[in-house]
Amino acid sequence: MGRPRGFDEAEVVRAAAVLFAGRVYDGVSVDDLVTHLGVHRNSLYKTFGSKRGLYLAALRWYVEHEVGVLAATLRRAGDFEEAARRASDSGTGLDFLLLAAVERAPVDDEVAAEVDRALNAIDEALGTVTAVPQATAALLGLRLRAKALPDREDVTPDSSPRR
Amino acid sequence: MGRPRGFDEAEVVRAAAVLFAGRVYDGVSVDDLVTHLGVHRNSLYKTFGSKRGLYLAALRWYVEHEVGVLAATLRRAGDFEEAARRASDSGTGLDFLLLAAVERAPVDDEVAAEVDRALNAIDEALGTVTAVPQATAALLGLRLRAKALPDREDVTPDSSPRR
DNA sequence: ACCGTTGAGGAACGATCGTTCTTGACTGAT
DNA sequence: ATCAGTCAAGAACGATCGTTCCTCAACGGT
Repeated sequence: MGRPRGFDEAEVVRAAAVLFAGRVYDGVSVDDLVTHLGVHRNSLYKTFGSKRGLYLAALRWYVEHEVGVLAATLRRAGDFEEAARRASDSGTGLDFLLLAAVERAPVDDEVAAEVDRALNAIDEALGTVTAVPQATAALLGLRLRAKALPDREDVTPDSSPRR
Repeated sequence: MGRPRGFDEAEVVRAAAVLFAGRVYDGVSVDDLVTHLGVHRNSLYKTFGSKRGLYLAALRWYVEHEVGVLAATLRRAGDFEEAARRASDSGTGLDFLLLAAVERAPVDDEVAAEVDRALNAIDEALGTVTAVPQATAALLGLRLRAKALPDREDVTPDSSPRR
């Protein structure tokens, strides 16, 4: 019964994760989501309840899939150096986690729980590889630094802030 | 000439740094600033030009003062362990830097420049203390983790998000 | 004593936010 | 063929955003 959906829910969640990995929660508007995700405003609220609901769904998908893949990759590294290199090469592999940890986890317990899961997964993966204590922290710090201060040869032509 | 100011500019900048260290840039409204800083809306725009102007002033004050103090503290530590402990004890000592690096530096070159200054200062301070490579990254990662996942015995009664 | 200048006070602006409502198109089952 | 139920399309809502404007009070210089 009813009209069939014109969008793939899993694909919407995945695309949302990409958006939320690139900008702060408040920096991604519902208009942005509607435009880039190929899902209608109404369907978004029907399916996920709210912007936060979609954010949580995206975060959970990310922790379950992307972080799992990253952890497997790290496990295959020989030492911390190589693990760090692999983590950098994974591109946006840690970005969603970074943003969620810094800006949402402190004010949203459910986000904090997902962040906890992700960090534990990385801890466990790195534990099999290196004896360096706080290896996960170092990995996060490295990615943070790379994001904040990329080699600024270009001037990032697009995607200016909204206000 | 003219009516004398009813606020202390340095004090306003310092208080703004505290606010911006606690919440995301978009999470601190101009209303919040006006209410908590004891400066009038008009004076804020007259003195700092914009919300971003005040943010930059606060960040510069923070990098120059708080980070400098933190660096001196770190230099007095015996090894990385102790440096990490001192950094944690410094409370909000790294929080503003964390937020600025993750959420503003990627989209604001002037913020990125200040973040660079701060990171270099910490690098230099830690270099005199430990041979651990990426010590600064590890320090940031540790603080990030502590912020995201504090020992959640209490439920943080106040300061809920605005929307 | 007056005037030029500056800050305080607070209303008001247009834009954008997240969310909801209204309308109509499409579907499977009766 | 009809009807209940779901989704698409997009206008519209009140709230809040950063910023500006207008008016008056408080000062220094003449």
